[in-house]
Amino acid sequence: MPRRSSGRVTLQDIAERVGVSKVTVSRCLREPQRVSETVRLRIEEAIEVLDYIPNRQAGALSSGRSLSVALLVPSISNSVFSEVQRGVDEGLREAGYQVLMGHTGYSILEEERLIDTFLAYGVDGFVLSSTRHTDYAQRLLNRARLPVVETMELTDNPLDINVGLDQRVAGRAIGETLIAAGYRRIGFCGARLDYRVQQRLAGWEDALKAAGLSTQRCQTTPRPSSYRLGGELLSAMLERWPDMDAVFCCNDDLAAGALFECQRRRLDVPGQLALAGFNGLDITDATWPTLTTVITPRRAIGEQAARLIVERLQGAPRNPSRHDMGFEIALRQST
Amino acid sequence: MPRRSSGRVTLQDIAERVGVSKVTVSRCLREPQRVSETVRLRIEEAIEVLDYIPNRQAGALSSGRSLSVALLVPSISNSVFSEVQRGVDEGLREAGYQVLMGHTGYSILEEERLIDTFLAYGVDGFVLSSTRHTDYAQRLLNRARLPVVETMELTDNPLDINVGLDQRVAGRAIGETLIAAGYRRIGFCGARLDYRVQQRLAGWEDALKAAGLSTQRCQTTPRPSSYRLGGELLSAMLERWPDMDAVFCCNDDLAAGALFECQRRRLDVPGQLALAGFNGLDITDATWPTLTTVITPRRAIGEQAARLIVERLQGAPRNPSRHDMGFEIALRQST
DNA sequence: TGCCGCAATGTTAGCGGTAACGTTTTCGGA
DNA sequence: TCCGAAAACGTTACCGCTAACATTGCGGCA
Repeated sequence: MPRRSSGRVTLQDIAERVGVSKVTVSRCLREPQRVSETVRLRIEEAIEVLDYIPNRQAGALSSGRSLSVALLVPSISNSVFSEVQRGVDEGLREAGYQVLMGHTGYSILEEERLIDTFLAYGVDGFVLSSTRHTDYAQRLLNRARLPVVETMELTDNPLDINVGLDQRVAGRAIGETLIAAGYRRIGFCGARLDYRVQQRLAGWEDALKAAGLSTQRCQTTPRPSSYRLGGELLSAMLERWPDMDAVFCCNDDLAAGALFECQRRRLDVPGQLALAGFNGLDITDATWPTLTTVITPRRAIGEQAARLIVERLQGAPRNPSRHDMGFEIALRQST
Repeated sequence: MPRRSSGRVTLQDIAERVGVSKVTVSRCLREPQRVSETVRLRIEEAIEVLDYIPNRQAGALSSGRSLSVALLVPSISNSVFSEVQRGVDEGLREAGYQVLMGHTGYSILEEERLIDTFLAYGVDGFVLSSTRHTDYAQRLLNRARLPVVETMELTDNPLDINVGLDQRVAGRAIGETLIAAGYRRIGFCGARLDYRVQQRLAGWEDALKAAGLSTQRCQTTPRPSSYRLGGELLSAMLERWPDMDAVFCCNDDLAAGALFECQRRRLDVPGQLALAGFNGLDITDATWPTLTTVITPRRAIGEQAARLIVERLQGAPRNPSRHDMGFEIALRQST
C-alpha cells in the first residue's frame, strides 16, 4: 500500500498486469530487443490499455540523464532566433532530446538566472545565443561539465563549442557593397547596442575607413529595435546629415522601418537614399523596393549546434572548437 | 559511500557542512521562517560557498509538484504568440512557476505529442493556444486532472478554462467597419485556414450578407501565411475581381504583403484599394500608409491565463469557465 | 516541582525510475 | 547425456528530495 500515491500509472502497474518485474518493463522501453517477443507484446498492450506515460523526472533522477537541452535566446519575438530554434529543435529531436527554451531579454543577468534554473531541471546541455556571460554563469557552466554551444557570433575563447559568423566581417562586407555601388556618404543606424551590433558597426567603420570615407554619420540608441524606431532614427539622421546617400541599418527591422519612413517622406529608394539591413528576414524580400541585406545562416547555425551537442552527448570528448558558418550578401532593389 | 554519485552538490553536502540534517536544509529553502536564525544564516552561507543548485527533478518526484507549466503555441516565429507568451511567463514566474514552451506547427497531432512529452516531464498545468485537440490529447488532459487553459478563441465546451476572444465577431466587426467606410466590393484573403481564420472568414461573410453585399471575392490557400504570400494572393484577387475596392486579410502579415504588392503596382492605398489586417502587430502601425486592423488583447490573454492557472494551482476548485477578452478596431490610413 | 505546549530539529519511508549485478532458462554441441 | 554460454528476467540499492510523524529542549504556569 503506497503511502502517497499520485494516482498515476507507473511501471509497477504495468509489471503487475503483465506478471513480470518492473525492470523488465523498463528494459522493454529502453532496449526492446533484450526482452522476449511474447513479453514485449504483452507489455506493449498493457501500456496501451493503461495509457502509461513514463515519468521522466524519475528516469532522469535515476539515470543522471534528462534527455533535454536548454536553448536560450534573447527574444522570442525576434524572428531571427526562430530559425536558429528550428534548426536546433530538429536536430535534437531526431536524437531523442527535448529542447527547453528560455529567453533572456538581451540581459546576461537573466541568462544567468535561466542557466541556474535549467541546471536545476537537469538539462544535459546548453545552446546559448551569445558569447558574453556573467562570471557566475561561466562558473556554473564550467562546473556542470555539460556540452555548451555559444552561437551567432564568433569568439576566440569559447566556453566549449562556438558556432556562428563573424559579425564584423559581415558588417564590413555590407559597407564595401555600398561603396562598390557608388555610395560615398554612408550612414549607420543601430538600436540596442549589444555585442553583435557593435561588431557590425566596427565592420562598417572598417570598410569606410579603408575607402577613405567619413564614419561620422552614425546614429545609435540603446532602445530596443522595432519598425517604428527605424523610422525615427532615419528621420533624425536625415536632419543631421541631409547629404547622406545610403544607410546601413544594423538589422532588418530598422531597415524596413527606415524604408517606410522614406515612403512617408516620398523619398525615392534607392534613387535618393539607399538602404541595407542585416539578417535576411522574410520581409526584406517582400517590401517594395526589396531590401539589400546580409543573409545570416541561422538555420544552419542551429542545425550545426544540434549536431555538435548530440555528438558530445553521445560520448565525443570535450574539444573546444569554433565553426564559422559564413554569410551571404543579398543585393536587392534598395541599393 | 555512494554507489554512483553525480558529483553534484546535494542537500546532504550542505547539511554535513553545517552540521544539521538534510531535512532542515530543505526546510530552510522552502519555509525559512521555520528554521532558527542562526542555522539559517549558516545554511545560506554554505549554499553560497558550495554553489548549491537544488535538483528540481528530485524535488518534483518527491513532492508531486514540478512548479512548471507547459505553454504550447502553434509557431514561435509568429509574433502573435510572443505577446501571449510574455503575459503567461510574467504571471507564472511571479508565482514561482517556470514556463516550458513547445510549438505545435499548427498540427493537433504534434500538439498531442507535446502534451504527452510535457506530461512525462510532470508539468503542473497547460496553456494551449487553441480549442481543437485530438481525442487522445483530450483524454490525457482529462485524466491528468491538471489545470488547462485554452486560449485565443472561445468555445462552448472548454476542457477546463477558456480565455480568448470571439474571432467571428471580430471578423464581422472589421467587415462592418469597411462597409461603414463606404466600401462595397470587399474581398477576403486567408492563408492556412485553421479554425480561427475560418471564424474570421465567417464573420466577414456575416457582415457582408447583413449589408446585402456579395461574398464571392474570397481567396484562400492552405499554405502558411507570409508577407510574400500576401502579395501573391492579392495579385490573384486583382486579376479575378478587378473591381474590388477593399480587402480584409485574415492576418497582418498578409495585409502587409498585400500593401507591398500595391506599392509595387503603384496602386494607391486606400484611394484605389483599402486594406485591413488582423491582430495589431507592430508593423501595422509602421508602414506607409498605416494599416487598419483588429487589435487582439494577446498580452492580456496571457496574463489572464496565468492568473487563472495560478489560482487553480493554489487550490481553487475546478470550475469550467469562459473569459471573453474582447478586441479593438484600429482605424488607420489604409481604409 | 511537574506538566504542557510549542519551536526547532531529526527519523523514516517513500516518489518512480535505472545501474549493476545475480539468478534462472534455453539450447547447441561435444 | 551433460556442460556452458548466452538470453531472459529478477533483486537490490540507490538517484536527491520531501511528507509525515517523532523527538528534543526550553519556558511558562498552576
